[in-house]
Amino acid sequence: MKLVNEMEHSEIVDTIRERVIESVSQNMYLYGVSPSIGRLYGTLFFNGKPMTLDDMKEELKMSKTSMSTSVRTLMELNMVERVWRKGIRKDLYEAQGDWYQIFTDFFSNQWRKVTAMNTKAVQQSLNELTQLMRNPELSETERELIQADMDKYRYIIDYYNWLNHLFDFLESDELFQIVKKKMDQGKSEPPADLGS
Amino acid sequence: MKLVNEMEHSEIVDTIRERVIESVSQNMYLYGVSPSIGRLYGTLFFNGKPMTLDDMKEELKMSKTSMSTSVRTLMELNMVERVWRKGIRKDLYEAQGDWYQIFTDFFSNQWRKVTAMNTKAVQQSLNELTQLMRNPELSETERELIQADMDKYRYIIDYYNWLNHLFDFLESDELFQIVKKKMDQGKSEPPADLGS
DNA sequence: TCGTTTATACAGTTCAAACTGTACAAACAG
DNA sequence: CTGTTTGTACAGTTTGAACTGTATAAACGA
Repeated sequence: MKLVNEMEHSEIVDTIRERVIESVSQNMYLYGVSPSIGRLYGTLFFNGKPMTLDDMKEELKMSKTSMSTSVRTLMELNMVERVWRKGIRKDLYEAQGDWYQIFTDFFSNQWRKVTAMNTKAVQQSLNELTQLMRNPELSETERELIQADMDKYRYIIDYYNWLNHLFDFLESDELFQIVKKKMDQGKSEPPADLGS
Repeated sequence: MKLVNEMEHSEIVDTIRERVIESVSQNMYLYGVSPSIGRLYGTLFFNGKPMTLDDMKEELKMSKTSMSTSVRTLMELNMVERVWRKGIRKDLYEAQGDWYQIFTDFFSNQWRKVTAMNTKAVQQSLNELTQLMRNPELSETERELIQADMDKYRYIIDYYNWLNHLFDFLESDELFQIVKKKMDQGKSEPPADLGS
């Protein structure tokens, strides 16, 4: 009496799939999203076909409002796209399946926003200190104190500048290829042509 | 009557500094830490000298317990180090000042943990489906369904593998140098030797 | 040994994020 | 135009994270 026969095959596949979805979603907090939103992305990713808000609500047993807001969040992160199918009035959503693209977009959207804002604030502060340094009444110890801060501000600006160039590199597809090449080099086999 | 004279110079410097700390801390949520913890890091970074829990408590007007737990969080992220000074009984903490290192460590610590756990879960699922595919009773449509999931699992494993190689690259210092070089190329001036 | 100082464990409180149900607005069918 | 369907704004509730004060453990000095 094999247990496997007592359960529908599709049920087994579903159980396995849910474990993966859970795993993916639990760790999607690195993208700054809640586990529920992660689970929604996983569901969309494995469903293959686009889903309506009602499909999601049904699948995850959650409110339609939650589905609406969650899917918006995912769209802002470029992880989900709205698609159109003729004859269907409801909005349809589909998972963006290219995880390399998602990774890249994340840095472009979130990190660049941060570096831009911070650079601006630090640059502003640097200007103000430069202005202050023109004051001839400053004692030598005061000058040194201000200089220490200015050095730090310059360091921060350099750092954010470096980050932005890293993101350029990441987006350029060049980095993708270099890492791919390094993966192949890591293998012990010579790069024999084994067909696509 | 110049306003600048009505305020101590050090006060002005402090005000400017606080703006920068606020800016840095507000955006440190990308590392998954709360604004308060970010502010603590910023305070330590600009203070230069190591601080005790009581110093921090005084500076940020928060409870000593918060300082204790926050500083632990920062240490786990390799953003703060405990240091020793002879003659001082209290624990001293100092900001890790190398932001490139912090960036790199973040991926090593957080992202690698995630990729390792997920890869394991997905590999397990892949094995189970492989096992299931041996069942001769499966219909053709069932096989196709399972195959679709298996393809996705393989894709995920490839992706995490690629990420890990990217992190290797990042840690190797090689990527750091390449991006540095690209920054210089971006400048319009030829690479004339302008001294250190 | 005892008294003192410092860091943290723990329980309680506060506050913000996540989620739900309802009520409304926009789009469409007739 | 009226009735229907779909998505979202909003208010209320629940849950968990952040923070505090107190109590305790660990380290040290005498």
